Amino acid sequence: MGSSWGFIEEVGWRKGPWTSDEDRLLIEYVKLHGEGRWNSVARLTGLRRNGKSCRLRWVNYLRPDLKRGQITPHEERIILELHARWGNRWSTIARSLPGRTDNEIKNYWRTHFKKKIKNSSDNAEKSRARLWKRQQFQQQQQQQINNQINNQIDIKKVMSLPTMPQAKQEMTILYPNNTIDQQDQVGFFYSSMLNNSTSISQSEPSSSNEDIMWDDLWNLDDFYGHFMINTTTYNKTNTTPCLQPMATTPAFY
DNA sequence: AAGTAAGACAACCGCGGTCGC
DNA sequence: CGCGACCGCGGTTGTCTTACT
Repeated sequence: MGSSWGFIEEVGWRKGPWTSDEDRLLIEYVKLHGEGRWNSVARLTGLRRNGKSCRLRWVNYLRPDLKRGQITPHEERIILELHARWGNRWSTIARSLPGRTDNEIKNYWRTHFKKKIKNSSDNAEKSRARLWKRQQFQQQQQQQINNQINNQIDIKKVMSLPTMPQAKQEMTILYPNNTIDQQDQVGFFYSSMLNNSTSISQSEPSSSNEDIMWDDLWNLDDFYGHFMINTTTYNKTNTTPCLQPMATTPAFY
């Protein structure tokens, strides 16, 4: 390991950044022989680069029809739309953007959009965590209540049930792996990007709405949680707690 | 001014498909 | 049909530059 680029030679092949002399040799080769047969470049020009490296250099950097400069907002929108349709099929996307290479588009995507999707993903992940916490809590609570009913527990134990805020802090975050298809999040991302009327490059994925939604559900859940506890009523004649577990699961499950 | 983190981009690598022998 | 050479693709890595502390 530790092979920094530069003048690394492996089995005679040079690696790392191309020099202007190497570029010139490759350009001359293509002028004379055309594109292709990259493995013969070294033999015919004396260039100590393997065919793969030559092809890559030509396709991504030296080709005369390459468009240089920043990706335009229009191109950006095309990339977004085509990525939504094709996924990571960079060469397919590149065919719709004359002068742009798959490598360029791929790099552009990774630096400009990937992190935004990740953020969106992270938010969705957090949402899942919250959902899972809710479910765990309710299951726990339901279990406790059922046990209490079944075992005819005394009221002291009921009164020591944790309140929701405590539960929120104490509960371990456990949630299943990828219960929601990641594509859902990606789709959410695309629509938020494409529907944004302002410049795409400046827009942020509107994950906050999702967050707000889940936070609202959390609050709703708080309500249900407390409702369950607070509906602990007492049979006045009996002094034993009369628990009324929720008959149905809230609709949002 | 120096150190560091993040961004941008060029290049490499592995793998699978195609083609000619 | 099998095999090797070649090619193209997508993922990943390394380096350079810029922004920030």
